[in-house]
Amino acid sequence: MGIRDVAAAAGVSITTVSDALNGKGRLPDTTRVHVREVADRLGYRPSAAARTLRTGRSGLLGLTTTMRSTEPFALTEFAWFAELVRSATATALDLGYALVVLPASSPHDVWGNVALDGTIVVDPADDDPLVHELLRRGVPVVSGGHPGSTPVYGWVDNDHVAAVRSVLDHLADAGAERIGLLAAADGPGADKGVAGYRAWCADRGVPAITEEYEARTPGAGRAAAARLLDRGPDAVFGLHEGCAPELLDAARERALRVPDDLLLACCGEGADPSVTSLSLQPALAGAWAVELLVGVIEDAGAGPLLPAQRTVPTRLSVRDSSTRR
Amino acid sequence: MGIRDVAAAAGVSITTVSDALNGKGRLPDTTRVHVREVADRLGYRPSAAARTLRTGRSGLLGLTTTMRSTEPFALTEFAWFAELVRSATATALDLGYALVVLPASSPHDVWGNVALDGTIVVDPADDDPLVHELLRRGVPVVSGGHPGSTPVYGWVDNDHVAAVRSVLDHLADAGAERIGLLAAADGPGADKGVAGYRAWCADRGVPAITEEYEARTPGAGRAAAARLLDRGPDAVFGLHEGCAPELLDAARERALRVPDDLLLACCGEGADPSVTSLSLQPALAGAWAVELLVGVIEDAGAGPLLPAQRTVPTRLSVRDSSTRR
DNA sequence: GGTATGGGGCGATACGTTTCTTCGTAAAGC
DNA sequence: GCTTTACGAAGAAACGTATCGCCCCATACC
Repeated sequence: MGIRDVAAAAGVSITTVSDALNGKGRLPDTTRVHVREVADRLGYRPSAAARTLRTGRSGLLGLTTTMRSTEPFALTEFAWFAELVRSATATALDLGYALVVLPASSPHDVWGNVALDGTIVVDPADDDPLVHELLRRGVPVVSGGHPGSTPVYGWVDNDHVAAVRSVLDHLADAGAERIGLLAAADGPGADKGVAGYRAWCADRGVPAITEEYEARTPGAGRAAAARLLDRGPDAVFGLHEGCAPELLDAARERALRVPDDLLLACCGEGADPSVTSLSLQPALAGAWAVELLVGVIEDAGAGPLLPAQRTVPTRLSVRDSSTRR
Repeated sequence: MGIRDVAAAAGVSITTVSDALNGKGRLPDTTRVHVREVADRLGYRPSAAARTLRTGRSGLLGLTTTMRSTEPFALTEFAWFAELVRSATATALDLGYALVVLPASSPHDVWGNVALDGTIVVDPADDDPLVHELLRRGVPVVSGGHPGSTPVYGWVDNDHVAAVRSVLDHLADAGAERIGLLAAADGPGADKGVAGYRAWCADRGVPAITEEYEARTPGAGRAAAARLLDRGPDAVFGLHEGCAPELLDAARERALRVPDDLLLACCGEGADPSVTSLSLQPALAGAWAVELLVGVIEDAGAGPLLPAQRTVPTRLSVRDSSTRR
C-alpha cells in the first residue's frame, strides 16, 4: 500500500496525494481533506526509506564516543555518559529527530547502514578519523568536549579549569591547606583538570599533591587513592567520576575521619548523599549538543559556518564530607 | 559519488560493482579485488537509504515503553530501564543492528519517519494500540514484560511470583513473622508481585500487610512507607525500584533499627550497598529481547510463528539490612 | 474575440541501490 | 560439428517518494 494505492483509491494523481499529505502545492481544501481521509481509511503510512532517499533527510542523529580505550562502550558505564545519552535522546525527540547510539568502531559496518542527518561525537580524539570521515560524507558533526584540532560545526564543553578552581576554593575556605588530587589519566577532561589544579596551586603558592592512575586498570584507583592519602593531605579532590568509594575506603583504612581529619570532594552526580560532589551536568551537555546539531542541520547553507560553542556550567553540591563541624 | 561512479571508474557495470562489494554473483577474485580497490580509492559508501528502500531492511530496531502515565519517558528515570536500554543497545550492535529509543507517542511523527526492522515494546498495555499498529505495518514486535492479550512474536519477563517468594522465604528464614509489602500500584509487574505476596501469605497462613501508592505522585511513597511501618511489621519488602530510602527514613523516624527491629529488602540494583536487594537483571532482559527480535527478523517466514518466550532470572543480594546478628 | 491570469491537477524524472533475467563466449561432451 | 554446461558480465526493472515543470480550463479583462 504505497502512495499509488492512495492515489488510485482517491481518484487523483500521485502528485496530488503527496501535496495533500505534506501541505504543499496549490490544492483546494476539499481535495486535501478528501485525500487525507482516503489515506487514513487505507491506513497508509509513507515509506521512511523512500522519503529519506528522495529528500536526503532521515530524521536520525548519531551519538558516539570515540574510545581512547580499545573496548567499546567504555564510557557507557559512567553515569555521566548515561545521563548525557538520556538527555540527548529526549531533546532530539522534542525537535522531531530520533537518536541512535553507535560505537566508534564495530565488527559490523553499522555506520554504513544508517543514514544520519548529523552526529554528536563525545570526547573525540585529536584529529579524530571518524569525524573526518563523517565530514567527508557531508554529515555535520558536533562534539561533546573540546574537539582539539578536529574541525567540527560546534561543540559543548565544561569549563574544566574554572570547575576545578571552584572546588579547590571551597576546600580552602573550609580550612584545607594541603589539598591532594586524585586523577584518572585517561578520563575525559582529565588533563584540563590537572592543569587547572596545578595552576591553582601555583597561584596560591601551595604544593601540588597529585596521584594519577589508569582508569581502565582494575584496582588502580584503590592503589592511587592509598598512595595519595599516604602523602598526608588534609583534603582530597577526586577528579574521576565515582571515585568516592575508593577514597573513603582508603581513609577508613588509615583511620582518618571524614570530614574531621580529611575533607573530601568528588566529581560525579553524587551517588553518595554525604559526599560533596561536582556535577558536570551531563544532561545539559546532551541537550545543548543536540540543539546545536539540529541548528546546523536545519540552517544548512544559510547560517554562519563558524563553529558554535556553548559552555556547560558545573554545579557544586556541598555535603557533609567537606563541611568542618 | 554513487555506485555509478565506481562502475565507471572501474570500467565495469553497476551490477558488477554491487556484486563485488556484497560478495554475491559469480565473479573472479581479480574483478572483486579490482572493484573494491577502486571503491576504496574513491571513498565510496553505499547509500543506506537506497539500500533500505530496495531491500526493505534498515538495520534499525526500535525500543519503546508505552507509558501508563501520560508523561513521556517516565520509565527512563528508573535505573532498571536505563540498564535495559544500555544492554539492548550493546547487544543490537553485536548483532549488526542499531537501536533507537522512541516514545510511544510524540508531537512529531517520529515513528513514521524511521524505518524499523523490528521493535521492542517494554511493558506494553493490554491490547496495546501501538503494538497493533506496528504489527499491521508488518513490523515484528517483541515485548519486555508479559504482553497480556497483545499478540506479539515473543517476550521476555521475570517470574515475578517466584521472585517475590524467594525474597519472602529469605526474610522468613531470617526470622520475620510479620512481613509487610510496599508496592507502587502502577509499577511494572506490580500486580503480579502483589498477587505472589498474597499467595505466599495464604500458603503460610500469615496475614498480608500491604500498602500501595501511586508512584507518579510525589510524596506518596513516603506516606505509604509510614503507613506500612505503623502497622507493626517486623520485616518489609519494597516492590518498587529505589524505595529503600523511603523505608529507611520511615524506620528512622520511628526509631526502628535496621536490621535489629526491622528486616528490610527492596527491589532494584542495590544503590545502597547495605540494603538487601532483588535485582530483576534488566541487562539480561534487554539482551534477550534483542536476540529474540533479531531471530524473528532473520527467520522471517521460515521459523515457527509461535511466540518465543524467555524467563529472566532474578538475583537476590543479601546484605546487612536483612541479616539478623 | 483574443489574451492575460490563476487555480487545479498531472506526467515524468530522479534519488541510489539490489536483483532477476538475459546474453555472449569458451570449454567440454557425444 | 552440434549441443550442453559454466562462467563472466551487463541491461533493465523495480523499491516509493518528492517535485519541477507543464497543461488544461475558466473567468476576467481590454
